Amino acid sequence: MSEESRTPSPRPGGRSARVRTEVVTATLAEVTEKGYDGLTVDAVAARSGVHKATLYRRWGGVDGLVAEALTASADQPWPLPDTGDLAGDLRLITREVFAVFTDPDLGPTPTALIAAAQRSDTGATALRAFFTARHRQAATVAERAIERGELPAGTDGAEVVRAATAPLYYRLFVSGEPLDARTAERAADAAALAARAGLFAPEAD
Amino acid sequence: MSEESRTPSPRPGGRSARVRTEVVTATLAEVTEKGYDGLTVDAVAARSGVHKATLYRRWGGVDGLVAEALTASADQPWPLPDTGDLAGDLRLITREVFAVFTDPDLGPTPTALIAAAQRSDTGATALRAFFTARHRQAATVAERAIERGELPAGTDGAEVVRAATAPLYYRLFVSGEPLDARTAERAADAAALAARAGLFAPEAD
DNA sequence: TGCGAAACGCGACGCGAGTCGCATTAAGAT
DNA sequence: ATCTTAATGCGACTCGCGTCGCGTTTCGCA
Repeated sequence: MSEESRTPSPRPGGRSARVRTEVVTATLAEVTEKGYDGLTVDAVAARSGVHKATLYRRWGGVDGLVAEALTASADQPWPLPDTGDLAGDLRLITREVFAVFTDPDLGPTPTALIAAAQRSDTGATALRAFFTARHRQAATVAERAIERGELPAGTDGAEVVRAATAPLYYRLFVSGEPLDARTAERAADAAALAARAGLFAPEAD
Repeated sequence: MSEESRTPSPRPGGRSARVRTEVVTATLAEVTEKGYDGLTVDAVAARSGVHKATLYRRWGGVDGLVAEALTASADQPWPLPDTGDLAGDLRLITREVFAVFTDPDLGPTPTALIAAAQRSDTGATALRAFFTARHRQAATVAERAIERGELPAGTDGAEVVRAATAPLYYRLFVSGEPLDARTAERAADAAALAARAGLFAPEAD
């Protein structure tokens, strides 16, 4: 949402829009094939047909390209489970995260994007926005649990989702320890348990 | 400890050992001052007095330097709390993590090291060994809780520690969302709750 | 104490990322 | 339809990372 609205510059329509689309597509393809360390501005320029100088002028370098790709990816919807049970929903969410990042076809792209985004301020900002949007979407499962009376009112749904998925991301991107389906389930169950105990409601002081 | 023992190569003692020490010191100093993106082999060479070509020959580049520094840091002991209560111990651990990484003086070094290690296989291996050692040490608080009867026998102590600290690392290095002391406490309490419920014991199927 | 070899110092080179000034295209307004 | 100018295309240039060949030091050993 709001891709064209944030345009204080005099002339953002027309050719520029097409260039942007081409560049985003090329960046995603390159980062998927080569990984982040193999991602070069020259390669994106060659694949997209956009001149190298233009890429540096508009995006400043590899960082900006990744941030642009991340922003474009943030808007895409995410399938949310609805099993009628909080623990069940959280298990499906963690299982989905587990499946995506360990899949040899799907995994490299988001993995490279996340790793790349940590290296620059622009990328970090885009990544943060990306996860904030994801959490906001996924918080729905907690809100439904509140309506069912499964969770206390005032529970921070996004925080519940974070608690469930954090152990997965922690292993994937920080400690580097192996991740299996068993761990994913355990993380979901632990988050559901803590949420039911009211740990993620503000009055639980 | 054990710096000279792991030497299968023909001639690792003497001058090489001194060079290694100088390089590790210089690498840590550089990465603290400039961050990872500002870390160059030339700077380490200039600061350590070791020639650039030697650094490339022995460590292969920036990745190897960071891995060496990480390995050297992994052996250092970590102060463990002992409050007589699992939740209290975990709170102090998460508070310690929170304090270290948000401190403007202490934070940059481990932050840069972790970010750097994610970019190469050698760094990732060293980082994984680092965290495995940390978890092994910190698991003591869970083992003491088992002895007190606070946790079921067979509880995976390292997993309890991971569950407590994961939300912190997740925010710091993945999502980039802000981290505060309140969140640190909540993560510790949630982990303690799940551990008491037996979620981290193998027979809890 | 003297010898062979491994490790290091040294300087020059190749190569690719990133920048700059100018020409060209096309978007938006009249 | 035409004009203004923002946006892009274009190629040459600079600069720093990483490498290579050779001379020198010093470690390990007899």
